[in-house]
Amino acid sequence: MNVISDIICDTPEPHEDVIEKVRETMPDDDTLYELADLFKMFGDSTRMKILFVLMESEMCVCDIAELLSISQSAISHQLRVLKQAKLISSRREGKNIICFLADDHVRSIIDQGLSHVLE
Amino acid sequence: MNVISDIICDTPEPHEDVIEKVRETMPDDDTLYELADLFKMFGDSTRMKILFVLMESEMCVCDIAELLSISQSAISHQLRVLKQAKLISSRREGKNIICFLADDHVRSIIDQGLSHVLE
DNA sequence: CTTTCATATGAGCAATTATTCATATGTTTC
DNA sequence: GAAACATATGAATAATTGCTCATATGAAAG
Repeated sequence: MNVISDIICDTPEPHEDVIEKVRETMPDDDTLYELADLFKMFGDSTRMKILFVLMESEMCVCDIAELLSISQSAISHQLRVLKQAKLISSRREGKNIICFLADDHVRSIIDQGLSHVLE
Repeated sequence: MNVISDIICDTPEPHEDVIEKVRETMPDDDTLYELADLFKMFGDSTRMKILFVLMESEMCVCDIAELLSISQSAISHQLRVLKQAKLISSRREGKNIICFLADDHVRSIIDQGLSHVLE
């Protein structure tokens, strides 16, 4: 006996209960979009590199750019995106803007991803 | 005393040690791209919905499409992407193709993301 | 207050991507 | 084998996105 549901196709038996269960446990649409938007932040290698750097140490913008060999402008644009997502934050220190992780979930999310990729 | 490094900008003191530490702990480029590609899978709401459904129960393609009110073609295209990423797998059962999660990391990654979004 | 340094920002462009539409493939049923 | 059904796929399109280049902002140093 399988657990396949029958909504529109001719599977042996209908399983409205499974459908109902799925419908109930699905987060609402807003949450789903928020969730996808969050993961979008990790879905670009430049942002991923920035986050890896900041996982080790807070750092000013130009040092991040230099360390990663990516243009200052590109870094700045991505930092803005990451700030909007509230994953990083910054403070001024003299002429420099120091960036740092604003959320501990960043570490655990990346770690989960890493353990998938590295196995 | 701060931990800010000095690569190209005029911060009080050079911190080559921090730079070195970051350079050492950064995964190689291939891993970084793989990691970003993995998270890209979670960065689209359609794929996120599909994964949520499959976290509850395996299900055939047309039921997923019906349940999510997304066209069969769109679902099929995204299923292909998810299969290529080895996040889901499928088997034939009569006329239907049954899809199911192929990786337990999916759950833990999404859970980490959810706990960020829901707080 | 002018210059310099660090960062931000906007426009423009190229690349990527998610969807739709039409159609192909493959399985079952009659 | 023909018809019906479930799924896959390719081309075309629209939207999103990440980068570059030029320039603006804003703090600091002289």
